[in-house]
Amino acid sequence: MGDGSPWADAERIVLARALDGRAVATVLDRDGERGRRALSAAELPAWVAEREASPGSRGVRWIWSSTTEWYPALLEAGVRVARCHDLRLCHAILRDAVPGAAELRAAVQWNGAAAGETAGHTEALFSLDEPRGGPRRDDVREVLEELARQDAAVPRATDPGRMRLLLAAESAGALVAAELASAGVPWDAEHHRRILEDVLGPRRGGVPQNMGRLAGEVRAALGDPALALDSPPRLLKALHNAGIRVDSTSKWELREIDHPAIAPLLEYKRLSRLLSANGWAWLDEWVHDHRFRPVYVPGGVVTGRWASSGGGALQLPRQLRQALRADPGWRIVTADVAQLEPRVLAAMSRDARLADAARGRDLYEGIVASGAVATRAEGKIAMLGAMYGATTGDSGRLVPRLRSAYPRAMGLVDAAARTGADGGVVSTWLGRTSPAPDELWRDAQTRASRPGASAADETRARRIGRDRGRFTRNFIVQGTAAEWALAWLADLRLRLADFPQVESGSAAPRSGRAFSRRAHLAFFLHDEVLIHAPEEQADAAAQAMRDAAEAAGRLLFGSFPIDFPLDLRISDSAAK
DNA sequence: GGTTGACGCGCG
DNA sequence: AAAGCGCGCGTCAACC
Repeated sequence: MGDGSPWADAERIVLARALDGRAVATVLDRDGERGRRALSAAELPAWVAEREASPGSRGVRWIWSSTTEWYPALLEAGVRVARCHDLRLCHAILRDAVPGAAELRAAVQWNGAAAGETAGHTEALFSLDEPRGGPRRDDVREVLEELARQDAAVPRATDPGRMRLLLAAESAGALVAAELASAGVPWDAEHHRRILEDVLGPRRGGVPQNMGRLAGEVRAALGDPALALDSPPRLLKALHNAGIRVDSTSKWELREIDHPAIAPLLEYKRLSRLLSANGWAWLDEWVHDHRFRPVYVPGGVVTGRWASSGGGALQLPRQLRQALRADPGWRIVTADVAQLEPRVLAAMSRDARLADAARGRDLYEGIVASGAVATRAEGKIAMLGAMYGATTGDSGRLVPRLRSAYPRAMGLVDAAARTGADGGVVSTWLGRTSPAPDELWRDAQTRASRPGASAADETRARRIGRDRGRFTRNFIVQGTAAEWALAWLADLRLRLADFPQVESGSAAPRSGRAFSRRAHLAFFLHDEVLIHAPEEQADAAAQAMRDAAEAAGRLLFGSFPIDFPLDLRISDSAAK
C-alpha cells in the first residue's frame, strides 16, 4: 500500500481454505508473498495467537473472506485479533464506490451474504458447499485474486486515504460484531419475567390476564362481544360500527378520538406488542445462561449502519432495559452520543456556526441560543426535518429558519437531495456511495420525459424524484454518522483489549473465554455503546469511551472544532 | 399447505 | 404532535 496508509507497516496474513478443509495462511509483506503454511482447525487458533502476540508482527492484519466465517472459531478458542480486512464487506463498498472498478464488479461471486449466513429469505448467490456461482469464495487463489483486485481499486477511489479508513473501520466493525456475539448481553431473565407478569398479568393457558380484561372492556364499549382485537380489518369495522371515524387502527389516529373504547384499546395494543415482541417466547428463544445473544449484521443497511437478523437487538424496548443487568461484581457502563447526526453534519459541511451551537452543550439549546428558533423542541423538530426532508407541518415550517442560520450545513443536505432527485449518486464523508436509482425512478423519469407525457406522468416523476431526494439527503448524514460510530467502536475495542485481566475469582465466565476477565463491549445501537466491566474497571472503561470518541472525531474530521459529548452512566443495569 | 405483502410498532 | 430517514419482526389476510 502507499505511504501513510494504515496498512503501510502492517504485515498481512491471508487466511483461506484448502480443499481438505485445512486453513492456508499466506504471509505477505511489501514485496509480496513471503511464506505459506497449512493448519488444521485445531492448530489455527494457537498459531494466530502467536503471530498476533509476537513483537515482530506488530500491526498484523488478518485478511479473510468474511469475519463471520473465520472469527467465531478463534474467539471460541479464546483468541482475539487486533485488525482484519473483511474481503466480502470491503468488496461491497469498493464495487460501488470506485469509478470503473470493472474487475471488482465482474467478481460477482463476492456479492451477497457470507456463506452459511443466509437463513431462508435471502437467496444465497453463493455457498461454500455448492460453488455453482463461480469459484469457491474461500479458495486460496480466489481470495488472493480478490485481494489483488481490491488493492488495485483503492488507489482509484475518489479519496484513497478516506477509503482506506472506511475499509479498516468496516472490518473492525465486523470484529466487534463477532465479539459481541461471543460475549453476549448480560440479561436477567428473572427480572424480565417479573416485568412481564407485572404488565401483562399471569398467564393462564391462553391470553395473559390483563390483556383479557382489557379486551373485554373494549368489546363492551364497542358493543361487539365477539370482536377479534388482533385483526386490524375487523377492528376497523367494529370502530366504524360504533360510530368512530378513523382510517386506520394505528395508535396515532386512535389517540385523537374521545370514546370509552379507546383507552383500553390503546392499553391492549401496548400489552399485545410487549407480549409478541419480547414476551415469554422471546425469552425462551433468545436468552440462555444469563446472556442475550442477538445476531448483528455489519454493513446490513445501505447507509452502512448495522442491521440485525434475529433477536431484535435494534428494537429492544426502553421498558426492558432494566433487565439488562451486570453479573455480580460487574457493572454496566453505557454511553450514548448526544445528537450525533447534526454534529456529523456540522463537521462534514465545515459549518462553523453549527459547530459553535454544538460545542460543549446540548446542540438544540445551542440553536435556541443562536436565535434561530424559540425553544429546544422547535430546534429539534427543525433539525430532524432538515435531515429527513420534511416539507409540511411544524417541522417543514421551521426548516427555513435553519437554512438562513446555518447555510453551509443546510446547503450540503439540500444539495444531496437535489442530486438524488435528479438520479445522481451521493457519498458519505469516507466515501460509501448511495445506490443508483432503482427501476421505479428510471421508469417514472422516462415516462415523464417522452413526447406527449401526461401531466400525471410529470407529477408522478416529480414525486418519485422527491422521494429519492429525501433518501439521499439523509444518506450522507446517517452514513457518515455510522462511520463515526464504527471509528468509535474500533478505537474503543483496542483500548479495552489492553485492560489487565482481573483475578479469576471475579471472572464472568458466561461472557466467553476472551471476555470473561476484563471489560468488554456488550451492546451497540447506532449511537450507543454498552460495556460490561468488572467493578474495578468501570471508571477506566468510561474514560476509554470518552477517549475513543475524541479519537474518532479527529480521525474523521481532523482539526475541525466539533465535539462529540457522551451521556455516560455507570450502574448495575442499563435502565435510565 | 406455504409464501407474500400490508400493517403496526419497537428502535435509532 | 405527527410527517419526514433507516431498519426488524410478529401478525393477519390474501394469494397461489
